[in-house]
Amino acid sequence: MSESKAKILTAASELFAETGAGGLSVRAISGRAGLSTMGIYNHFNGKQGILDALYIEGFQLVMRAIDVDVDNQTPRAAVLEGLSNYIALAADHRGHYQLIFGRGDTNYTPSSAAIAVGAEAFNQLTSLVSRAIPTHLSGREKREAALQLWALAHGYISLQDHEATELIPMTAWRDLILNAVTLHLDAIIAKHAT
Amino acid sequence: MSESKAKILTAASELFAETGAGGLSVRAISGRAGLSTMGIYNHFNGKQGILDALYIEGFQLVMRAIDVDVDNQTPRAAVLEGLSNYIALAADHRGHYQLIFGRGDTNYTPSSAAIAVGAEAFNQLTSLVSRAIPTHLSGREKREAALQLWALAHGYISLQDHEATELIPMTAWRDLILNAVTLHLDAIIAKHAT
DNA sequence: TATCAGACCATAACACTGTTATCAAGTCTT
DNA sequence: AAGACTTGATAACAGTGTTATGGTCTGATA
Repeated sequence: MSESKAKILTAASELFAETGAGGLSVRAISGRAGLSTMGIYNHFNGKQGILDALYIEGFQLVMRAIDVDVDNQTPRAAVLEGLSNYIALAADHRGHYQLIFGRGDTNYTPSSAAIAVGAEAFNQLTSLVSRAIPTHLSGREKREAALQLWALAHGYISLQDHEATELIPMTAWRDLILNAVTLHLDAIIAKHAT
Repeated sequence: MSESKAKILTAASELFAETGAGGLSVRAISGRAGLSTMGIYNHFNGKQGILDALYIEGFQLVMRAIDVDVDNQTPRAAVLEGLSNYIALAADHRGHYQLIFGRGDTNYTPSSAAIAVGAEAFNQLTSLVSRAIPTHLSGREKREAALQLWALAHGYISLQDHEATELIPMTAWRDLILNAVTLHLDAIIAKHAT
């Protein structure tokens, strides 16, 4: 990676963290990187390439968050720790989280390479959840269980920063989410334990 | 409401349904309505006003979807019917659904009047869910239960049209969501029944 | 060594976007 | 009748992503 390319990437990351995806313009990025606008097109595929890089970065953060220790604790505890990390990630990297879930830039659709990283993250989540549910279940059922927990956590995070719920007194969102996830995970386990 | 204002609104709604929020430009709307660009600013508050109108329309659709018959069926069945309608709404009005959840236009934040409609919809959902859980619970607990079900349904819908999960073989999303919601609702009921 | 291909960079322009300034009619009230 | 307000259009401004074009500089090849 050339020096200019690295400069562009750090400039884009900084701007992204400061202003969110809304403040990301090719002129702002190239200006901060000390290049002309064309630098974005020489080193990346225009704005598409910049957003793809940040999108991939976002899902890599997800994978890192749910990469928990599965040997020194129960599978159930491991799943809860992973989801707890996931919630923390969404709060600490709001820009990335919004980007990988379609908020961010309206006219952006991730490239197939970027999508593949997203699918990889989901597969990793599935394998984590698989450890906590009975082993005799099929792959489809394990994927469905993983999807349920993911949907619950993501739904909460999505509602959390929605304008309509900010009016409503809700303290300690983090605990709320973890309680709901725990309740649901135990329901899944109980359902298949019979 | 003047004739021109109505023309603008229908033009905006049609364009919105056809192209989504991305294709909504003030020139495209005014052109279809047979007016100049300034018509949007004379009759609405610019693009902000257009999006506010559609945002409010979206939450009114939500309220209509969860306004189910609560007298001729069990509370549990009523809640499930409401959520089933909610899922159908998200599929039938993708544009509206994306708009009220922050996808749509990046540089749009709903006005306080629009947000109030969203909060009203959430309150309505809360009162519906309240019927299905024990009556001795506090208002806070009822809101939390409603939030859990809403988060689960919305999370599923959000994941459903995510690029990464479209690669994954998942048939009959609607049934998947309803199964998960039913599982969770029963878990909530069981938790407080002791 | 000379030449040619390709990478890198900048200036300028194009086609969009939302918004504002300005002005011309029409309408309604005082 | 006159002034205020609404409704209309034309034009411009600042911003966006993208493309065309040309210049330099490096490195490989004949």
